[in-house]
Amino acid sequence: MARTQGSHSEITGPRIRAAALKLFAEHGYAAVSMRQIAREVGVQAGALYNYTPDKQDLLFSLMKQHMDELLEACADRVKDGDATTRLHNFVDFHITFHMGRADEIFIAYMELRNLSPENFHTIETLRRAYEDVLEAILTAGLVEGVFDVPNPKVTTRAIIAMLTGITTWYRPDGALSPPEVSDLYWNMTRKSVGV
Amino acid sequence: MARTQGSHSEITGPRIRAAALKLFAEHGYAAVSMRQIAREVGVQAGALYNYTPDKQDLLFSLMKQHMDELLEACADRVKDGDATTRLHNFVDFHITFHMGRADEIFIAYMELRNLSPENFHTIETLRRAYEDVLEAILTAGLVEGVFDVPNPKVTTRAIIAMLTGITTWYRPDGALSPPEVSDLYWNMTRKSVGV
DNA sequence: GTCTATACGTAGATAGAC
DNA sequence: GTCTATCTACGTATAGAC
Repeated sequence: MARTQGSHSEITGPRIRAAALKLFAEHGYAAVSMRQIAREVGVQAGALYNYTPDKQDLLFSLMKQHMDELLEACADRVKDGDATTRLHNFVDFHITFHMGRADEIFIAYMELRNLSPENFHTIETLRRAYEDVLEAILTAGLVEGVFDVPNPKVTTRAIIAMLTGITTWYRPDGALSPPEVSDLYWNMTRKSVGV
Repeated sequence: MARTQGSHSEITGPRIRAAALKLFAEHGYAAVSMRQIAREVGVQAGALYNYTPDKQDLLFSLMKQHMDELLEACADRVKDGDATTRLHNFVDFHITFHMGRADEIFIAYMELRNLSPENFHTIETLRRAYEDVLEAILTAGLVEGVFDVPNPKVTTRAIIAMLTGITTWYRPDGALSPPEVSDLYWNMTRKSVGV
């Protein structure tokens, strides 16, 4: 029988975050109650407040962590090589990183409007920093004379939207393997910038 | 003084739909209450139920109408010409149509998970029909030998995701005019399919 | 067709026992 | 650190007066 009293976790904090992540991605932040999250974890609703000041902060900290990890992992991946190599690495990075984090991506793109104004500003700044990574690569390619990109800002958004769209249909047990997906999208990206 | 009693509208129905559209797009279906919608319209919450059986049906009918209009307008626009012409027309149609309907698009893409299973199935079928229009154009271009598209299904999704992403940044008072945006995206699309 | 009033459930969050 | 109990507010939806 499960205990109904007392501390049963050094790991309740992470389990709350995992449950919130899953439920927010599945039903949306506004549609998920603190009681649902508590039930998923196996505690009472009041216990959640030992780990988060409120529901809003739970959402924000999930998004913040995701963006921080995204930016850090990305920077490592695209710092070396010529513009074409860096663009290829960016595309492959974006796809690979996002495939393993479907829930995080979904929340990051769908729940922006449920952030408080201050929290929105923080996340938006990080999102722009990520866009800037790609824009810098496109601009570098222009300088090198290897890309044909009339408007790097718009092209940046177009490429990221195209790549992120993968999350709406990709399934691990689907017909295409991750390398196949990466290859297909790299070829589209490559051609669209004139390489 | 505004009347507080009696019928003040042959047009309350459309106003309710307009208010719901705006509020759902702004805050999300789950975060918007019937009371908020009523306040926006200037009636009491109970009065809404003269026009919709429930909140779910309000969401569904907005999405259904949008998809019906999308499919009808699209069909007219891409039926004639060679594959390249039809692709160009599709891209321009998608961009132009979506620019004037930011709220509808937002809801159509964000609120799928808040539909009941039956309603979801209906909308999903319409969404696939729209994808099929583009996929048929890509396949026609392959047959004509003018497109280089290894995987028409994936390319279809990639192009639609790229085009739809415009709605996240385009503003009527921004730096780019609709024709400029259309031109930029047409060139990316064109190159990505090898034309 | 809209109002007021309300039924009934659940929301986020807190207090105090253990 | 978790529980139970609870506060207060608000949710959807309905009933019946006008």
